[in-house]
Amino acid sequence: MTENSAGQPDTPYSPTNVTLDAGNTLAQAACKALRVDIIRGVRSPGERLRIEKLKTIYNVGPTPLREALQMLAADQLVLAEGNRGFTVAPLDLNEFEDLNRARTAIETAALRLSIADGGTDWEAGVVAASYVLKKEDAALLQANGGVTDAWEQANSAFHTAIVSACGSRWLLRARRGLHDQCERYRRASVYRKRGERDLNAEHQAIAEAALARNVDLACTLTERHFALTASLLSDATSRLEADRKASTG
Amino acid sequence: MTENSAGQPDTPYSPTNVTLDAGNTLAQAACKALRVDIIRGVRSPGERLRIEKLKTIYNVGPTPLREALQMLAADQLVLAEGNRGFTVAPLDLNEFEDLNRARTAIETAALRLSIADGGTDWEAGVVAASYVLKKEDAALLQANGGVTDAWEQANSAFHTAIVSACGSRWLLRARRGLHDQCERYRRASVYRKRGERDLNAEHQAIAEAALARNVDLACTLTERHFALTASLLSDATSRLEADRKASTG
DNA sequence: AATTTCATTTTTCTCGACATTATTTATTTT
DNA sequence: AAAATAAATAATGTCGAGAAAAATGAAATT
Repeated sequence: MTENSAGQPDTPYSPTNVTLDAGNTLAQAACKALRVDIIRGVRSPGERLRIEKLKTIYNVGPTPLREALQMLAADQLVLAEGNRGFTVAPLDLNEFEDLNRARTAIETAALRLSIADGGTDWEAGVVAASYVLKKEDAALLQANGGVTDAWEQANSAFHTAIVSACGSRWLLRARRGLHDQCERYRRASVYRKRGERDLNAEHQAIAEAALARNVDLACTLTERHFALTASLLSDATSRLEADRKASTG
Repeated sequence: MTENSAGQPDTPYSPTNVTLDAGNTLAQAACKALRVDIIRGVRSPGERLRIEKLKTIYNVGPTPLREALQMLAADQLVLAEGNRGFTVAPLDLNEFEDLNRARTAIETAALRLSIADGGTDWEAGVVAASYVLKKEDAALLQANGGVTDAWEQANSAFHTAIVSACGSRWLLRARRGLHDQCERYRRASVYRKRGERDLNAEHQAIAEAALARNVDLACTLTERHFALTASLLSDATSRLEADRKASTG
């Protein structure tokens, strides 16, 4: 298997296989599988998504595939330029600044509402997710650089739990879209200076502030938390850009 | 032409015709046309969107139509239930509370950022949009109930101008999606107690607070502005529900 | 040598017909 | 009347042909 400049395998995962659960179509199933693959980097940023190729990979006909790609294009995970086919939305670190600003704004807005409205069940959810994440944060210190699947899930679950009581599914939806995008950047990058960061401490502090109903502190900590991630990602700029150019073919 | 219980024509507009400008496909063009029609109520909430019917209305084949509908489903303007076809997303006033909460949160978040970052060009944009809206607000007082096309455009342009300097296209995108949804509710409803409301005063106050860089005031006024609209929409609950049931067929 | 023009090739998109599958409606049976 | 079965209807998926657009490459021009 080929490797990139950081010594990480190019495709750590194999394509998600398309399975249609009851009550939805092949197009929706293909969309789901492709979404996961794009977020996890199985389909790498900038990659051309030719129908003929995808047909053989996912065992789905052209019609549901095109529909799936159009849905993903609506979510900005895929780029659909007229008459030029589909490509995985490229990662652009200028764009990321913009993206991170949006996600921070929405996350803190949801956080405010959630802390104001959250009941005991919310508190319990936060405590539980915090507990799971604590272990994954510790495990991440042992890992050699890359973000793992289990950590991503625990991290995502933790932040979701904290904002879950905001009382607006629409807000949570908007938030999810931005988080999916951010996850792509996280997974594509490698934490070079991870030693300088104590993720566990950050997460625990956020959880504590939220449970103490200290709105302003929780928001401030979250903002810093996201900003810190962003600055570490920026460190990986050159590598990302270099890899992109290298894989143009 | 048939009329609903408020004496408004059921379909005040005719279907937008699908025209493909350079650089995009029929599917995208159909999506754009359908989006406009759904937002304006040309295709009414809950309406079944059968491919065969749409083919004759929009003069587009089944393939691009399905793709367009899937895109709109991703934006929650269309409901795609597996193997049961497509329907225009219904209007639900419980849902609207949720929706309005999300839009208020995102709007005020963008507002904060915009007021902090906005330069002279931003100020000029706000002043200009405010001027245009002033006239439309006045014209609305003469109109008998329903929100007009021109007012919607001016209103949308005004609120967009105010948040335009927030520095995040992703945030503006999330915001637009929610505004499109809200516009559907506004247009579907009729302002019954419009006499009790001075829209122009509200808008001018928001503009003034923003230009004076009074962040908290601008946000508070915007929140009230949205909440007031929401409460007036709630008044129209019974009519909306009744019309929906009447048109089931 | 660089650029433009034109024709060729390739890719993408759209259409329509048909097969398959799921859902709804009608009928029969218990 | 309720449940089970069968027919009708509608939605989805597959395929292949053809149209339209973009990319490619060769020849002509500057």
